[in-house]
Amino acid sequence: MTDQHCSNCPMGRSCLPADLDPAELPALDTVPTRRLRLKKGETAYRVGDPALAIYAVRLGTLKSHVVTEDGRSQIVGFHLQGEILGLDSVFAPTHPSSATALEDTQLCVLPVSALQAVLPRLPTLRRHLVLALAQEAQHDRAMMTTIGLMTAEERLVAFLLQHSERLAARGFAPNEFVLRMSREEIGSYLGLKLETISRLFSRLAEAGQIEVHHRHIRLLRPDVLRRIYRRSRSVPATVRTAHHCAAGTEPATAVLESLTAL
Amino acid sequence: MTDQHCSNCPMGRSCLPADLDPAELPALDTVPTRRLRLKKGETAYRVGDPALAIYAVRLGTLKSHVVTEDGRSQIVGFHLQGEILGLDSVFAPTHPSSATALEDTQLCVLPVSALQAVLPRLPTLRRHLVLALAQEAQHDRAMMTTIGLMTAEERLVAFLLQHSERLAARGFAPNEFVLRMSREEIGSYLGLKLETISRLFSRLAEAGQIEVHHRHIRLLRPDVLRRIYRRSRSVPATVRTAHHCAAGTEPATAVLESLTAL
DNA sequence: CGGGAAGTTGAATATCATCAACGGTAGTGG
DNA sequence: CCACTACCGTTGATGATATTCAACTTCCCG
Repeated sequence: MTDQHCSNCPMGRSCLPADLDPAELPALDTVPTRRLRLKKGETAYRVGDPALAIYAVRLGTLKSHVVTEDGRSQIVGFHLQGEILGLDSVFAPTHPSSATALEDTQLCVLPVSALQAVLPRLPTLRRHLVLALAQEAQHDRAMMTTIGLMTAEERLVAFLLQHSERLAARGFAPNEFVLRMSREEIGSYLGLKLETISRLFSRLAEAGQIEVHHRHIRLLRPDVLRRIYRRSRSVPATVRTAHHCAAGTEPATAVLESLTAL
Repeated sequence: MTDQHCSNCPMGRSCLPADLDPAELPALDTVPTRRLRLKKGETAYRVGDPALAIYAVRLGTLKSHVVTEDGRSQIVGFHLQGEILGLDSVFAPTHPSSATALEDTQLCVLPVSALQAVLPRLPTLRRHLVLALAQEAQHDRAMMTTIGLMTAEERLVAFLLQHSERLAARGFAPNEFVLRMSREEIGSYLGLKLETISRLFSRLAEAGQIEVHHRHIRLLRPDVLRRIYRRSRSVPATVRTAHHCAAGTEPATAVLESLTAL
């Protein structure tokens, strides 16, 4: 829980500053970025906690999840290195979901009060956050149709491809990776049971489309997988990932601009 | 398609101005609100259309829906009188869904260009729109867990209660109403087939919890229904409806404020 | 090295989808 | 205004997909 600054952060540009105008770095450093270290299974916040900060994932992976009154639970999102956490509280006074580390994880805490003070001087940071918000909204919409419209196999394929793309955007190999989450967690995310996920992995492997060793996945026929995915998905991706959207490019959209305009 | 103004609109305060500071009405009237009349089945916009305007439902009901490449389709939202339409394009240059009238419908067109010009002088309108956006994001998140976590019966109960609440917020009877959508459309919205909806209506009626005559629904045991709903839902409602949130009340949230602040 | 969690696989089951037939309603045009 | 028709809705029988229950294996973590 040490106080540090983004410009001397060893993660360098893989995190928040990735999108920023270098000229704004000094201003970014005026935000006191408290570090939060979580061991596997620990939470950054829980449902109902007052939403006082948002978080940047410095290292590690987390899940956002909700629980019903009678104990059913669902994972509503996974958060990888460099992503923003806690934005689902933008429109609410308290966090609508809990955030739990899937492995040992380090977060940078961005207190809302500090953001409020500094965002006017950091247009590219604001842009980055708004983009992240856009992605989250789009993700929820996409998941809604993924769960509502797709078969179990299609859902798992969609999950693998999305995961692959997110890793690729961070510079990792797209066709070979180690999952940070259990079968149960994947199932919870996709509205399926862990046994179903296990069977589907076996089935896809037997069909020669993937290779599975525990949590180590290799996509052998990404083209075939992508065809399955494309047939069944509804909303073509429109919002670019933050990493693809360099500072100063086209405005998110006119509607958004008019809402956030002075 | 006549040009008119909000202050002499016969809908009066049931529509956009409901939340507004009366002092801002004259400024609101500088927005040219073109009228759009749709017959049942006609669309206000389709997937991929450039997002040039948002819409207020003056009269009638619409559905937002998406389609997959291989023809499956899902309804992602219904829009009642007084609600805002087209906000799902906030973060995208084109509409990610189509909007189709379920009955003869009248919309007020709010061109983005006009909004951009007038929003700085209409803080309560901007607030209204941002709240509408918040509700939509919350709705998508809730639907995601509704479809992922709930049984068919729970989903239908959730739908009926939500519908009831939305009608009540508009001053209609909460426990007796006429659905504007078919069984198939309800099913599409809930990730179920029309036969399943039909059977569930019959089953709930036989259990004495509702009364069904075609599309006329009466909730006989709203308390029982609400218990089913509460047990199975994950995210407690936090964002108030626009109608409940009078102008000048507490800020939406600190996070939001910091993002939209100058 | 031991114990517990995670994963796999099989068999039985449940839930919802599909296929099919039929009745009713509302909307259309004569 | 009535009759016709197309769509909507209901219900039953059958079937597919994913769940549940259960036994067993493997892998980590301590």
